[in-house]
Amino acid sequence: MEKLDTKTKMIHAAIDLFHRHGVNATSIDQILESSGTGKSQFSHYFKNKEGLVHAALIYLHDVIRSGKAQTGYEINSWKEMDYWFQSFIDFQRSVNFERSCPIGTIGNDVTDNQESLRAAIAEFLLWSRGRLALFFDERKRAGELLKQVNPGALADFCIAIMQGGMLLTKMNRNSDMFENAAGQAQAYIKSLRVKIKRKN
Amino acid sequence: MEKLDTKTKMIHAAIDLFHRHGVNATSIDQILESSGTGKSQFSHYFKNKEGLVHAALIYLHDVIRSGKAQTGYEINSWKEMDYWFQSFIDFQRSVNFERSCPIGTIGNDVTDNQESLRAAIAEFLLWSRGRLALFFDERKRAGELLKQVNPGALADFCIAIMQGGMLLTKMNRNSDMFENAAGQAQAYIKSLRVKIKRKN
DNA sequence: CCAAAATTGTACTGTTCAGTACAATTAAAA
DNA sequence: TTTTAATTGTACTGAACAGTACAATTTTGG
Repeated sequence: MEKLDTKTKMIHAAIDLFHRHGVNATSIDQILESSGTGKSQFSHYFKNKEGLVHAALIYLHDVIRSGKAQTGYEINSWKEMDYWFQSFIDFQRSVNFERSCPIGTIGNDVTDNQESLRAAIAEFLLWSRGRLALFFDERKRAGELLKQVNPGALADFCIAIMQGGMLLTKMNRNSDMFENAAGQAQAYIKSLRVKIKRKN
Repeated sequence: MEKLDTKTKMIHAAIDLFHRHGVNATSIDQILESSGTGKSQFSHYFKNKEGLVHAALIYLHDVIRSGKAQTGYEINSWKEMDYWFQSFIDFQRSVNFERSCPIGTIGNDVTDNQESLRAAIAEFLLWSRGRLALFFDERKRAGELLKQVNPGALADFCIAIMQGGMLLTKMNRNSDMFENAAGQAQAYIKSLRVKIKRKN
């Protein structure tokens, strides 16, 4: 357990509380209390609450991009692709199915006049789409996917299932619907693969 | 434009504001102002804010169940099934891609200790799943779907795509990812259909 | 018509909120 | 050391919040 600076402690607490209760149900005072910091530091490091939300989004994006998160986007095999869905279900199980996607939760709370927040989220979505599309594109170039496959559209498909599945899991307090949906998605992807050899 | 009673006016305003800004970013006073009602009526008709949220969920469920909503669950043909996805995209376009699913938005804002709200949402999800599963089951019994098809799982798959797609649309402020995801889902469903005659 | 019930208007309570003021302290630089 | 900058503690402001009190009014039913 390394010692964190004040700003990082605030961001950690904010991410946790945003994820548990949503952005609008989390007050700055709560974040300060749970991170053991004071209000003057907050004003020093962030312009306002929206500034902290933005910093939290950047931080989340960095954690995921650098591979430190439970769910990774370093997908290099069909096995890892299959595990991609499962890792989200595992993550939700670890928090008793009480939470959805940290970024999706923030995205749902963003309103019309918070364009910088929305843009930060859209940037993350574009990045994750790119990671998945890259994998599908590589497999296609390797001749493992049918010629008519659209890697970008397939990536969007996976992300929609994942976001929707996580929301359904939170609302149902169980992962049944998500698991069914992921199973169907995996079956679809399998059906797009070129069948030559009996290999994993 | 029929004259609405005070309670219904409050529920209408609440649904609109919850949908636009989320539950936690909407105050009772805002609801009262936009519905032209007073606080004493609010206390008279609802126990507290959670009571109004619950009433809004029941109302939404009724509107959808009775077929008065833009998106219907009366699916009786493959054409209507294809249109099911499209109707959500059309709905979001009509609000400038600024909003997600009304019920999903509320569901995202529900916290641990609001079990009655969560249960009301889960009930709606179960109903919508039942509607879709019924259609798939009927088609399967009619010999139009492959024997290995699981109607319930396919219904969950559609709902996950729809919920995730709507959230992505709101976050991206465009429906590109949703349309791609829906296209893939439709292709998958098509691949499960028994091919005998060249018919719609 | 009259009494009981349902509904509404106005004012208020105590709390929590985001954001600010400003002095005190610590750290860094010259 | 000295002085400049960075950081922190405490207290406060005005607004918004959920919820309540209670009297006034309207509607309903006998």
